[in-house]
Amino acid sequence: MIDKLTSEQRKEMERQYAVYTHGTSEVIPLDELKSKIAKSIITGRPLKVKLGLDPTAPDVHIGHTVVLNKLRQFQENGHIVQLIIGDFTGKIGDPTGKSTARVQLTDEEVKQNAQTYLDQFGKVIDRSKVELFYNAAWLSELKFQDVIELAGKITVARLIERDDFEKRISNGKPVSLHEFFYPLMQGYDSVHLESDIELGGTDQYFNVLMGRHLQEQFGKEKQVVLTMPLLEGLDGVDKMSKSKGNYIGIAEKPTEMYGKAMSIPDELISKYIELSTDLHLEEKEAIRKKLKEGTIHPKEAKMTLAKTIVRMFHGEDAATNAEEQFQHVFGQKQLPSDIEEFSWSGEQKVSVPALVVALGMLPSTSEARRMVKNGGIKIDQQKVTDSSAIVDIVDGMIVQVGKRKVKKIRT
RNA sequence: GGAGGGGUAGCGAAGUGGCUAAACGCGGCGGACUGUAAAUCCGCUCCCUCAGGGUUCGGCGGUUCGAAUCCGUCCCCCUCCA
Repeated sequence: MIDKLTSEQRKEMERQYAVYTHGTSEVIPLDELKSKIAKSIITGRPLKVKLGLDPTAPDVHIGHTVVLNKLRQFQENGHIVQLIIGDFTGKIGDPTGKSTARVQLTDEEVKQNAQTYLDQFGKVIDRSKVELFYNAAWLSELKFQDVIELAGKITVARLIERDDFEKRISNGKPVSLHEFFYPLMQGYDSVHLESDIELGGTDQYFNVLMGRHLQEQFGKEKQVVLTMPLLEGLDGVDKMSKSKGNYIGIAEKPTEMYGKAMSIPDELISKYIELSTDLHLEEKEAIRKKLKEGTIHPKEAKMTLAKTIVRMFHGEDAATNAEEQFQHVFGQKQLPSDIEEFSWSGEQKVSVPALVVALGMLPSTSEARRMVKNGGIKIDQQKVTDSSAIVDIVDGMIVQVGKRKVKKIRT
């Protein structure tokens, strides 16, 4: 295929190849990626680039953008993105491990989640070059016989190679049989859709390779697999995820985003800049170098990162503003200028715990009492020391809980 | 099918009749110090309007003045054998 290219086309192929491979964790196999690109150039048919999605957690965060950025690069060269909503697994439920009581999603909910994905993805990728699929459409059509046949295409030895299975088995933790089918189902999606390329985080390594294997078994052209590095969450320990709460959501408010970005551990600054920003390569490299040499204060680098992230999703002005707010609040320990207001309609005199709960800043008065005891509640910048203190509600009163939560009362 | 081990708070893990709302560690939260970083130190961490009360130790039932701890039964998990 490649040798049929004109030198012009060859150049174009090399150019795309360089773009796609940059920043990946692994590309399997490299040469097939080249021939896929070549084929597309010759035939004029766009490549089908697949990404599978869990139908449950529709809060898109910057961890997702690592993969999304890569998808966009494909789109920019005219290729098509296949987004697959894994609603089939949602339908059969997953009685595994922690997610014991996994909620069964209704069709309506699945659709809504898919819509949320699209809306939020739209900030990074081009929605007009996306095909959306629900895998229950074909998976629920398979007969038991088909499933057995599918299962015959893989050995148990291969399956238990997967590291999390291996780990659980050697730790004496249960692995249910149906879990073996998840990679099969995901792989079958690739067979059905005849995907050319599948993207995923490195944690998807096994699953995406399964797609390749199954396509071959079914006599189809094998997909090329691209895995992207995983972005650790704000805690710097676990991968960024909604369930861990260690994420920066792309729909969050500018000041939230900025603040969250500032709270990541120093060791992660370079990685965040590399994976989650749209800065130019040279710029990224320059910051990394300075950090390493110690010629830039980590805080400075982090501010650049924070500002960039805000800018990508909210624009230049919002980014500048978020930065100012941040310095104002945390640098000079001032109150932010745009405090959320709450119109008070309760009693004129209330106890501090009751007030804080009524404002929705803490879940229970017991919790609030504890917070007072720990010195975490301020009213009009004065630390509250008595947990049963009664305050007079005044228009414009400022209530603070911890370092981050602030509200202003309006009467 | 047989033998054995086990299910304790978000997680890990003590506790084997009252002194146990349940040690300890991790995580989480608040405070101090800072750069909303790390490290360190202090406090909080089942629920509830405080004193105090309420509900907990896989489920249900029982013994007892009193049970996470004893008995019955059911459910679930693990290991080895077949």
